[in-house]
Amino acid sequence: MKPKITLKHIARELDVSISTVSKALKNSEEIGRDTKEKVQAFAKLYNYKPNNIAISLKNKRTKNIGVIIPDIVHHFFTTVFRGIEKYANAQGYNVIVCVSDEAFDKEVINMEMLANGSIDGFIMALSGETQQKNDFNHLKEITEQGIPLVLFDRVTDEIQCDKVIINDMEAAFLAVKKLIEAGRKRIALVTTEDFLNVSAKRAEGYYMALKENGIAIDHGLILKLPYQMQDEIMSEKFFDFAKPDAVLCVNEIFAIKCMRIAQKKGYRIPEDIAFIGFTDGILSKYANPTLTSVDQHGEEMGKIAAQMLIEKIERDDDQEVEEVFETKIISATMVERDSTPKFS
Amino acid sequence: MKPKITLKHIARELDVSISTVSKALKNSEEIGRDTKEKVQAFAKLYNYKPNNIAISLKNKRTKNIGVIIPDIVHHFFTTVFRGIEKYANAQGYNVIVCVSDEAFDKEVINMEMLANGSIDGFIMALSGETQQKNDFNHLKEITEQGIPLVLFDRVTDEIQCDKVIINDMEAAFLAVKKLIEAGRKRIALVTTEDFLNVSAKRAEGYYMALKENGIAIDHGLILKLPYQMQDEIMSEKFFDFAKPDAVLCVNEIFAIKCMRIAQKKGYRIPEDIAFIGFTDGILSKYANPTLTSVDQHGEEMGKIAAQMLIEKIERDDDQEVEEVFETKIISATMVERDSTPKFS
DNA sequence: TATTAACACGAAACCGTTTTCGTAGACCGT
DNA sequence: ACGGTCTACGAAAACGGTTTCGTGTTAATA
Repeated sequence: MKPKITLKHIARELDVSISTVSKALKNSEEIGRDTKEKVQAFAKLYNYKPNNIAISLKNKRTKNIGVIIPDIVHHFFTTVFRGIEKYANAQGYNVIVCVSDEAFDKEVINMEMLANGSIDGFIMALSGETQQKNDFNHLKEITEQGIPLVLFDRVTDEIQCDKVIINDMEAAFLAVKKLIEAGRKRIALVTTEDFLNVSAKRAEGYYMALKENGIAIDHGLILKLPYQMQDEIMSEKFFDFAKPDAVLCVNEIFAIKCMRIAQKKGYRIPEDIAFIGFTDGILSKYANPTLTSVDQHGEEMGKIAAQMLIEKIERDDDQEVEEVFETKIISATMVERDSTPKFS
Repeated sequence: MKPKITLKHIARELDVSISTVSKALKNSEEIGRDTKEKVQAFAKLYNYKPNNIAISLKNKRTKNIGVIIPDIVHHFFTTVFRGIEKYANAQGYNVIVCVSDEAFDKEVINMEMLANGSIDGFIMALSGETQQKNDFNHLKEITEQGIPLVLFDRVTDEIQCDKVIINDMEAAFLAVKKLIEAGRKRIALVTTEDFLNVSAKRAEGYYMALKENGIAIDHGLILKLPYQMQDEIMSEKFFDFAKPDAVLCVNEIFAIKCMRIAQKKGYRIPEDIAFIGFTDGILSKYANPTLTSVDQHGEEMGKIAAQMLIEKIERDDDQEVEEVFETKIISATMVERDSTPKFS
């Protein structure tokens, strides 16, 4: 076993001072040719690499960014994560992930763990419980300490910070509009409970599209499912009573489940019922029939979040310009597949 | 903005020494009641939290573990990751993830970035390219430096370290055996190219089951697809020529794709063709028909990997017992669904 | 020859902790 | 009054770097 070598070791071995070694390795003008070469050769030979921790302590910069997401076994979040990781890595940053499990307490604990020097900034999507409780003190603390924060997807107006979201409302609006234009009359909405910010926005788009086309809102056509939905019966009844000819679902899983139920009941897709889901994930692509869905461009979202964060981190060092926060909006796009009739 | 407070600040403010503050906060016997109370009250008031980086430097322990996986938008890997993260977090560790993207160079670079003090140990699954090149010098370096390493799923015999895998061969063997017992004669195997360790093992189990049941191996029944398979044509032809009555696929996606093709060709599932996939992920559950598949128990795997790693990390501190490495084998189990006939 | 500038390097502070060791003062006993 | 023992605290080193500043040596200049 050969443990890591330090500046001190090199200095002792070569009979020079630590400062000289440090400077020689950074090719400082201050050091003579011979000494530099000697030191550099020695360092290469013993594969010297500076200790990240020591450097972090000195510069007060860790080159780590903290990512807190509600769930990791989740297509959208991992897609965003990939965007973050790619960009961050390219800029020399590492990513520390914590999973809040949709729980407020875990979110708080994780943030506190990381906020004590482990990271230079946060990227996060709020947990369901946090949105429900509407308690954002932990975020407030972070920003007050001057730690940069970027919120994505699951955001809140209560906190002043950079954000990146998609135009959920507009995307839902357009999806429903397409269905209306295709002649569908009884368009259902399958959504989660209201406290999830994004679901609310999507519902809003749904309402708007109906309204704009003079269709009355029929609450019998709206199904709210618990987030961890296993409730087959509820959905089955819904189909029997509502008899929709099109369904907009706020996520993939709901869409797939509903398609199964519709198929079981003998409806043809998309002739009798059309389906559109949100989140263009792996399920949409491989479903049978393949599912038309709204692509949230997760990777792009992650990349932009990382970009905004790193820019803020690196600007913080320089000077103290007064804070200005941005909210970037990514345009969702609809991926047409076989669960809808061909739109014009 | 109120920046982080340090021991030095408290010491200056309360007119005591830094050492006194440090000890007082740890409730040391050495410090008098009054002083302790004074210091603790002040610390609470200003929400003092020790700086992780400084502590890491001092103890030479970061309480971070590095996880390197080939892909993050991948059901199995994220499932393992969840297991790792849960256990690690419970033990006070944070997780730094790097994605190798199946590329050798990225794997090496990521390891080197993290190995310089950022983490106390690694958990990883080898990238495809690494397995192909059979070059494990980066792993060797790590272990020689005394950094604990746990390999999972995609492992190699070349490196002496802890490992956790599933009994791929046996699982494939049992799956094929079930198919044989159900009367299937022409059992196909759809796999990746050989260099992926796990695929090779699964193929081996397939061979063994055939052999044991006196069925000759028909290479016309074996289809090897490139890892990022988009090659519909290849698979279509395969079905026409091979005319299998059962198919074992080494992953979910292959299975779903093959099911689609079979359905398109008018086969009934499972009456005409049965399908079994590996990786019991979200696709298996929501496919149509639902897919019988081999559950690799990713979360359990991650938990065990984290357990082994942390144990090694914390034992390393204590004494220098001679190294002993374990390979834990997790039993895969088959989840029966609708793509296979009912097994007895 | 004396002055000075350039060169090449070392000492030391610093980042924020922890921890060992030393010691001033109070108190005890004789 | 003196030696000894606690008690309660501070000084300083250490972790592994970076960086500022000082300085001895040499060579160039007046």
